[in-house]
Amino acid sequence: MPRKVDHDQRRRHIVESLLRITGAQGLEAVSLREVAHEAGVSMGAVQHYFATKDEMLLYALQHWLSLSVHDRFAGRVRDRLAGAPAGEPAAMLRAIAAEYLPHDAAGRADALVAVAFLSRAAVAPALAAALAPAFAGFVRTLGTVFESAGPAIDAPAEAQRLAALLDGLRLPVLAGALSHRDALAVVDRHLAQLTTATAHA
Amino acid sequence: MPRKVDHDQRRRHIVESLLRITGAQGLEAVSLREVAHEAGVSMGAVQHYFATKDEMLLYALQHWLSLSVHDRFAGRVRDRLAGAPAGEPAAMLRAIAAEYLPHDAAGRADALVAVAFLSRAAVAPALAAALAPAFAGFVRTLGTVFESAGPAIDAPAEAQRLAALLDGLRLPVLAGALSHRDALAVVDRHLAQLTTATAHA
DNA sequence: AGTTTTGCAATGCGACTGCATTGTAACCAC
DNA sequence: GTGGTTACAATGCAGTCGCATTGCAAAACT
Repeated sequence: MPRKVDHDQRRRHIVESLLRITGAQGLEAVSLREVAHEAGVSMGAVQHYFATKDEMLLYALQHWLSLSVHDRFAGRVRDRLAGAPAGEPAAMLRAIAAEYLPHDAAGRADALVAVAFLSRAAVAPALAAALAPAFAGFVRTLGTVFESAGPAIDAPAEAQRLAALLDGLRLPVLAGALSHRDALAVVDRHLAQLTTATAHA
Repeated sequence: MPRKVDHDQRRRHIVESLLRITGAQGLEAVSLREVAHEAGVSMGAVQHYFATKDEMLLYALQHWLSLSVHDRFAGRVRDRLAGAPAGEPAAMLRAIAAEYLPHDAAGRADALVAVAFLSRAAVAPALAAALAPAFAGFVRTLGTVFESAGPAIDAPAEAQRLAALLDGLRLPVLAGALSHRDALAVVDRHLAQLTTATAHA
């Protein structure tokens, strides 16, 4: 066996360049040559690791989901909760929301990547299939937090509602039509009203 | 002056073809040739009416906003309310929501057009600028409905919250991850909880 | 009737697309 | 060192892209 290179690491390196381009200029700016250039490799190398562009896109999405969601997102939420009393559901949800809504350059890029793939998934079933479990997982995560808030709350339903709300807030924030602060205020109202309503239920 | 043709009508005819393509295959399937073919005209004709593709896209978005939102959407909501008691806020909001969430072929296409332009607006300021007032108008419309529900409700805030919720529900419905019925159930819960919470405020 | 202006159709251009092919250098097994 | 396999690099190719140019027919204006 020849030339020891870590196959998976190279693939990751390439799609991370792809994601960087997508996060800055959208998916329509992604071409094989552009990706190769951004990755600092030749086009032949890119083709060596990905047979087609679609395969590369799919791998990029999968990699982004694990990388962005599992690693970065969870870590940032944890950081945000560092000072708060552990296990407080409302604080956790707020932290998740604050992190979900883009507020810095990295968050903006991530959100841009998300909407780019989301909208393409609407016409590319392969991407939709890859995206579906990730979305379901996010809702489930929210659900477990709601569960810890007590049995008075319909956890699955509230998780779905909050997830939708966050998703709907993300784009206005991204477009600058809504500030991060204002969007978070909507979430705060939402969470506050939720506990009020259930307290009287 | 020569050759009597309705300039604006031709432009509309062309961008409607563009919107048909977008509603079926997304914005990335839109090219000058494809639009010309779909419109049943030559490429020269398309260029005669639009100097650049960007100009055509912008005009298409503006046309779609007036056509889809003002004409079709408002009309459909009115149809939905035909049998209901006039001026009942909850019923109106529910009708708007039911219509906003895609449930038939036309609604799906419209939603697809929306997400396509939305995601492109994230990297194309001209489109974002055209989209912003339309979104604000939708929120304002919701706001007036909430206002008619009585002073106990913070109308602007609730309008924003409902708009975000609907926006966040649209994509999962479009992707098939959520049925129209389930999504509407989320909205119903939302509206129900809203009146419950304010009743005790 | 002739001139001018508009509405296209046809064609072409350079850039770029994804993808295929070919060449070559590096590495390992023998 | 020879053969085989992997990792690329270079280049080519057919197709498509947005856009520019040109040409001509039809209709108003003079």
